[in-house]
Amino acid sequence: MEAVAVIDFETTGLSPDHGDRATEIAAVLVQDGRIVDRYQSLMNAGVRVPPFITALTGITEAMIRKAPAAAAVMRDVADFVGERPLVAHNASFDRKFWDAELGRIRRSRRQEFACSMLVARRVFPHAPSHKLGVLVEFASLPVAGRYHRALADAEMAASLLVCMENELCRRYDIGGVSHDLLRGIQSVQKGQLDAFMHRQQQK
DNA sequence: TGCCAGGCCCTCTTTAGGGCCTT
Repeated sequence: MEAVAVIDFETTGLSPDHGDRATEIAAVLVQDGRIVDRYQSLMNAGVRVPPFITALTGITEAMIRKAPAAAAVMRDVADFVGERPLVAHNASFDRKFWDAELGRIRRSRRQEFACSMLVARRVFPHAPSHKLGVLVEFASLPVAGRYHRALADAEMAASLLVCMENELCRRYDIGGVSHDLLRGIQSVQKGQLDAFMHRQQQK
């Protein structure tokens, strides 16, 4: 199975279009059902960290001031990820910041994102919710560290991804799950996963 | 001055509105 990069950002808010910036990034490479490499760094974008964000993440302004410049971190993590397909939990959020922070160093994304939250809605439709922490508990996955820190969240999203791939292989008797199949699953209408997977098996 | 996300999903939908999820 192809290697994918599962990423997670911590940021100062919800929208790069309103001045929010990344404060931390992590990326883990997943291949053959396990994490084979990790990258994590705080990053200094020269912005203030709102108290609410410090309470949520534990990331303080003092920590950010000592961190490497955001541009250097983005160059490093983009090189680390390369052109591997990307995965994130609620990928629309991480995609916005990935594209915005890359744009600041005049680089652009070439690969697609898949979203572990949208896939989880199809694979585990009866989970109490599809927040990362709830899914980790629902699927009895290990808690990798403090929630809302980039590496812990990226590792738990990676564990969730592997868990869902195993579940799909078991449920539908398939040998593996490609990034393209994940993107297909996340676009399937509610209640239509069985029909979609049976069509895939016949191809 | 005060306000400000947004993409996607779901449904009692599509001429719309509300909820989820990320920080």
